[in-house]
Amino acid sequence: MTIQFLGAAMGATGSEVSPRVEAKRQRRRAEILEAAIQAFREKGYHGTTLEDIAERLGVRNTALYHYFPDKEAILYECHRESLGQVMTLLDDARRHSDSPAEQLRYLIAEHVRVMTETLRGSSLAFEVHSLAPEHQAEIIRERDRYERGLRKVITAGIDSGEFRDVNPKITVFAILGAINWIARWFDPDGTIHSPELGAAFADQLVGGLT
Amino acid sequence: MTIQFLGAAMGATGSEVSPRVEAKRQRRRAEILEAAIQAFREKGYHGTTLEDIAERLGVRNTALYHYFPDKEAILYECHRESLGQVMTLLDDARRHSDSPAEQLRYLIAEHVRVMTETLRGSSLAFEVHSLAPEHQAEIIRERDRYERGLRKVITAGIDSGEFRDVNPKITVFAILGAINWIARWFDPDGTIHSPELGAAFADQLVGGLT
DNA sequence: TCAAAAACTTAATGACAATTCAATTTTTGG
DNA sequence: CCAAAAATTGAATTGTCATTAAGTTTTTGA
Repeated sequence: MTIQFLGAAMGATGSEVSPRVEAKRQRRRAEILEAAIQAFREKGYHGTTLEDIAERLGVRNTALYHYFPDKEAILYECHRESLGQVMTLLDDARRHSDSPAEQLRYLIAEHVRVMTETLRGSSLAFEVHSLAPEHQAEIIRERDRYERGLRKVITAGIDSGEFRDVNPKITVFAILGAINWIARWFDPDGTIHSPELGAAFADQLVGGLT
Repeated sequence: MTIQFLGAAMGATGSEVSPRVEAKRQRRRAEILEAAIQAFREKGYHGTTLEDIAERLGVRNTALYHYFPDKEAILYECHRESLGQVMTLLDDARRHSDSPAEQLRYLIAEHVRVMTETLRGSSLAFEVHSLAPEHQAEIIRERDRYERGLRKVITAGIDSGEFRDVNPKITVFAILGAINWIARWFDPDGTIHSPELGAAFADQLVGGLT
């Protein structure tokens, strides 16, 4: 009766279950994560009950234990999901242009898109301290990697003369603050939409560096 | 035995207790709020126990009930405190300069100062949904008033030609996001300090509007 | 079609944390 | 110094979840 949470291992050994079944399981896991992200976004991690998440899916809270060992594991996966999404942007940005200013504009606009279109990015705005110590360390390490990537773009821009001599650390905090805050006010049914928002943020936040 | 929470009413009838005693009580209330703000900032509202708050003050959690009727009341007062602090900035800014750009720079720098020097401002970054419905409505109404005040400065700047034709709503969200995010990363013992941070934010966020 | 696997359910369990209550200690002001 | 008020405490209460256990229903694939 022990459930193995193959999905969590990502590199699933997969020899035990048919790919069809495994794929279905993964889809369901994704649905749970999406419901969880929405709930966490609205009420915070501690303020959200498993009931809240299950309700959005039309099941009982205990059903979730078939997919995740506990509540913290759900939060952990939300963070991994978000980090995975934005982390790829760093490489994309390098391919997108050679100009640091253009790279930064791209990164901001795409990060905003990830935050709004798929709510996938919003976990970055969640409280990290709710994670178990080991998970917390891992997520913080990854998040730092992302922040370092952004700072590198800023530094490159300063070196190339595209940006004035700003403090990269502070600059990145301002950018991430503006973006992460989106999770607090954005309404998918509202009048503001991703492309407009991304462009506006890029204009303001990058424009202020020249 | 019923405790009256005179402090909460602010317009205390005060005829029952000596001013000396009342003043002491207010000081203690302030201490509790400060401890609570720090705890909430680190663990979030639901993630913080009354024990956490009491511990910082060297008392038992039940002692807090002498000053606040319940946990939610503490959060409520934190929000009121923060809003009170930043709300006065709107008037200060008008007195400070006639130029919208200068007003906005002032507002950003001062808001940053309030966030970092006294942690008083950080409650604005707390989750509003944890408040009781009536309190939530009041706080949101006040917060909206602050946001409107900021938008008015942006609009004035556009009209005066100091700013380009940006979307005031988005612009204010970016500014408040950057500032509120400070609560998540700022370390009072770190290398970044208020004046530098305030100036850097003002440069980047206002500079991007011209 | 049918047995095994998977998905989900209902009914406990147990912990924790907010709150209440009934003292006890400390402070205040005459 | 002393009685009343204020501050605090320890013990008891309670409700809310997360989690576990033990079925039941649904899906899968041969």
